[in-house]
Amino acid sequence: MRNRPIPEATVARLPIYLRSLLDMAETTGELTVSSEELARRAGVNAAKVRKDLSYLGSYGTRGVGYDVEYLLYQITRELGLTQDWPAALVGIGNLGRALASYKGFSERGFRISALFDVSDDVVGTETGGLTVRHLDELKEVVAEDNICIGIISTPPNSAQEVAERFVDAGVKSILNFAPSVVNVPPDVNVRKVDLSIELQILSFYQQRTQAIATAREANRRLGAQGQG
Amino acid sequence: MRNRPIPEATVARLPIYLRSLLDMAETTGELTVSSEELARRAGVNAAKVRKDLSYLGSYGTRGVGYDVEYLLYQITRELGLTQDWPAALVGIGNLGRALASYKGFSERGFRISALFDVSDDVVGTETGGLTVRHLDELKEVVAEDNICIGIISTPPNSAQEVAERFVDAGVKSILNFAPSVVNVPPDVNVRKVDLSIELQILSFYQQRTQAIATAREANRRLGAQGQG
DNA sequence: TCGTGTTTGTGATAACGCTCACAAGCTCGT
DNA sequence: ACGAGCTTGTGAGCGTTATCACAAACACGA
Ligand SMILES: NC(=O)c1ccc[n+]([C@@H]2O[C@H](COP(=O)([O-])OP(=O)(O)OC[C@H]3O[C@@H](n4cnc5c(N)ncnc54)[C@H](O)[C@@H]3O)[C@@H](O)[C@H]2O)c1
Ligand SMILES: NC(=O)c1ccc[n+]([C@@H]2O[C@H](COP(=O)([O-])OP(=O)(O)OC[C@H]3O[C@@H](n4cnc5c(N)ncnc54)[C@H](O)[C@@H]3O)[C@@H](O)[C@H]2O)c1
Repeated sequence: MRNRPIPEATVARLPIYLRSLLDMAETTGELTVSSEELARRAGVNAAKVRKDLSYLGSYGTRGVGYDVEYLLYQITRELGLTQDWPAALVGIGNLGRALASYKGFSERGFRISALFDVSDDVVGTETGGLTVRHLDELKEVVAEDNICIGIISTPPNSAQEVAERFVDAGVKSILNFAPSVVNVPPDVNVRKVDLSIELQILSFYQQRTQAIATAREANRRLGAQGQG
Repeated sequence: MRNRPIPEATVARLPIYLRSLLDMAETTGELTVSSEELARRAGVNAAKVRKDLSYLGSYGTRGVGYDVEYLLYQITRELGLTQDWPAALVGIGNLGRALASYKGFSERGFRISALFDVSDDVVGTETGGLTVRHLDELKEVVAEDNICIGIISTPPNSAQEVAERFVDAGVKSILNFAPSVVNVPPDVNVRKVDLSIELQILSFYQQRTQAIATAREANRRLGAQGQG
């Protein structure tokens, strides 16, 4: 079990456990946590928590639970967050500025170390303590600052181009905020954050339950009519 | 097949097809599209496209493909996007302001129709053509404007409270940008957008490939040593 | 030392999702 | 009318993920 590769679904939950544990460590004085409690805080099933954690190793104690600090360290290590990952942000518009000045990243092991844009209105301005550079400097700066992560917050029609620049510069991990599909070589990992898609998924389920409610209402009326 | 419930995984991809089709309709003059072509644009497998679309009905023509306009309409309808969904945004900070002034939502069937905050510094100010109101007015405004979707962009420690206000006001769909788990009744649908989690997942895979590279390097050196 | 109560770690199994492969069905040219 | 060439729609098989259920392991008090 120990040396099996960690399932993707588990990897996606480790950050949630990490956050729940950090929260616990700060607010409660508890030194240990049961899978039950961690599951409650993370909003998942307790068996899932145990199975997920078992992929990292047998870090729990039966009858007791998991040592909070030790588990924190293990998850941090597994996620590769013992070091700081320098990231570059391209596209310093409304969203880009919010990201650039966001303090939450550094608490979680990330540091936005360079900003890029192409517009003369933006290049040279300062945001979140960094001066915006021209996209043409990307490759150079990536090499200098050892940047590992690229973040795209340009309009969608520029996303593919920016992604290719990142790939060319040797960046292997890309987070894309633009609502467009970007194609990259198989050794590059792209994840997307798409607000509109999330809203559309909500819309689907919302509409579905409303449709059911409407149908039920219609039924009720028909029933009343039939009886009246 | 037709009346089976649509799998979650399919629902999550419908918005991507929708976008790809809109893009096609605008840029190319093609009236039809094959599953192959749509798959390429959406960045998925062609068989997956066909199976996904088959849940909506048999809207394709064998030997030809799918009628772009008709498919656009069907997906739009299925996602409930034939109507505009009014949304309320709570927490008008850096991220909230970017969201409030984002033009992309209205193109996709959403309209942010009210902004809320609790800070005196923010309440009463204007962003994206809307005046920020106090959170205490939430329930009233939700009823008046028939608001269906709640968006949370407050700090994480306020997210649960805001979610409960939304639930109390009758909102059944919530999008949460705060990095915290919110608990709601089972008839309420919460989705989260969490940038740090996405970065942490990237970190995991990045670190993994770097670790492999390092191990290979170490091996190479040991081999050289053994031979030298 | 032993029994009781608790909690982990993990096989087993069910549910879900992805991909393949191909028959069914369409268009079009002859 | 018919065959060639495409493309859809979907059953079947397989891999992944979720959940259950329980033996193994620990703490603690008598
Ligand atoms: N603002 C939001 O709340 C929001 C919400 C959801 C999605 N998005 C998406 O995020 C992206 C950015 O949104 P925004 O509101 O910040 O847009 P914006 O127009 O305010 O900013 C875009 C920035 O990208 C720069 N840019 C354009 N082409 C570029 C290129 N090739 N290389 C480098 N920089 C380039 C522009 O100069 C501009 O500064 C968009 O794709 C948008 O759809 C934004
Ligand atoms: N800014 C980013 O780029 C970014 C990135 C990732 C995640 N986030 C998350 O998004 C959320 C908002 O981030 P931000 O940078 O805009 O923060 P911010 O501090 O700039 O803004 C938060 C706003 O919420 C308001 N607020 C606080 N408590 C409230 C309450 N109970 N009800 C209503 N409003 C309340 C504050 O008055 C403030 O205006 C945070 O949870 C943050 O972690 C932000």
